[in-house]
Amino acid sequence: MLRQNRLFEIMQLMRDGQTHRAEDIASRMGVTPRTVYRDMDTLAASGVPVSGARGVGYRLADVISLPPLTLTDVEFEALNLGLAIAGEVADAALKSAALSLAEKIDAVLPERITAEAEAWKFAVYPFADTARGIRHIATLRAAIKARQKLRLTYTAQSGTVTTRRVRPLMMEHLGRIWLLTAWCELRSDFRTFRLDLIESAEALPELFTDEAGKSLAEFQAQKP
Amino acid sequence: MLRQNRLFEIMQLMRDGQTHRAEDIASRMGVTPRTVYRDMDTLAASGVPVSGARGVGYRLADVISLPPLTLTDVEFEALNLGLAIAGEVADAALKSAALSLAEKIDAVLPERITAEAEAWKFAVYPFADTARGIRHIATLRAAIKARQKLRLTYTAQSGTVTTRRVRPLMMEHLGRIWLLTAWCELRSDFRTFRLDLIESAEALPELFTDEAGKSLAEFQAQKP
DNA sequence: ATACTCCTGACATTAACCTGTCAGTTGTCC
DNA sequence: GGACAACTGACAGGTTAATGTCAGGAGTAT
Repeated sequence: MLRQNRLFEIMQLMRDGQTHRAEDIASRMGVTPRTVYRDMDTLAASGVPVSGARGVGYRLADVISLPPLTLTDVEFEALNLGLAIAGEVADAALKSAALSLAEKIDAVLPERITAEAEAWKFAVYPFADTARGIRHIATLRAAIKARQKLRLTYTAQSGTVTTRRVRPLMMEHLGRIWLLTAWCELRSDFRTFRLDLIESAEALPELFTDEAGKSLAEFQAQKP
Repeated sequence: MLRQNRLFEIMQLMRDGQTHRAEDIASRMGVTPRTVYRDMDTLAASGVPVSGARGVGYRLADVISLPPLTLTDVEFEALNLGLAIAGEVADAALKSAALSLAEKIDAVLPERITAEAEAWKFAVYPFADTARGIRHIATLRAAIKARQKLRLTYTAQSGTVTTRRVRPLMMEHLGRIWLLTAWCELRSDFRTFRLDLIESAEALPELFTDEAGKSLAEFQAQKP
């Protein structure tokens, strides 16, 4: 077994977030624990957040590995711009992730390129206070991810204000308008809400699972 | 010399955009041309845009190399979010760069992770049509980069509309307001313009170089 | 057509990397 | 304190990767 392959397989094995003993990994990979210790050193040296506690075992934070990438100047600019924007407008978790990733990239680049990236930290786009629809994004994002029901206060274009309990399924854009697709319990049907017309979005304690007639797959199957 | 180091040095050597013969690179690196051919194969296989023409030599498009990176899930999310936003709001060059970089990343990731990244293409933030100050960003960005003078039509908060010829130096944000710092020829001094109050921004054919009293470094030196 | 330079395959040799073994140390958990 | 398991260094031997050499071919520019 090639070492590179083994390092990758060790990472896949440990993605479950559980603790793994070097002994068990070793027998799985057909090597000795000493080799596993070396592999862990190598993974850690290359930035993989793997940690080992004596008497306990090894644990790996959730990670995604990107192999070497080659970017054109303008791709690099897009990358820095995108991270700067995310660092400005996203919820707290995404903000700090964008910052930490930017730092990670800075750390691996030569000085000259880092200086160029630095310039973009002062030239990002004005979004946070002028984009009417974004104030609920963090809540919506979290609810979609967690499959958590929401209570929405929604102002239809006629001016009617309603309150809805929904299963949030997906966010998307249509041209320049941004939409939340959800299963709406008031209407017992799929509904698509414009984010700029949502007055409030409150996460409820109830979670949902896919249910006949109410899932995203079914919504998408009925589209023309 | 370690091969990895040599590959990196070959890329640095070729960053000048000139054509290089394998023979010259070889003697510089202390190897044979056959090894340089192999190195070029390896660089190309890893995505470096290097091309060789028989009878001519090798040439390299401008690139920035990122070594292997390890990202947490949420960093990966921030990356995809940032690229999706940049792909939505930036000028044509940055848009296509964001897209091509996203594709590059997709290409190197296992299927499962790619599917997660795909979901974000439908869940990005609404900025383009609601952010008052951004419509000139592309022009401003290009002018700063190219050191090109601009003609601005500016509405002061009093309502007075003026036309200015400026040397654009820097964009930045102050709290939630976005600003362009420039040397203004109407006032013969540095001025800072709010982007949301710029009516129009037109690039002029004149370029500028740093001139005593008018450069960004001097503006920053006079700040308290 | 000629000069030039990239291009590729094959093989023997060289260089670099990796592994298992062994011994000893250290920290966590109960 | 004892069981457990990570941790580290050193060395001999094994494995993999890389290189130079040689031969032959192909495309560009003049």
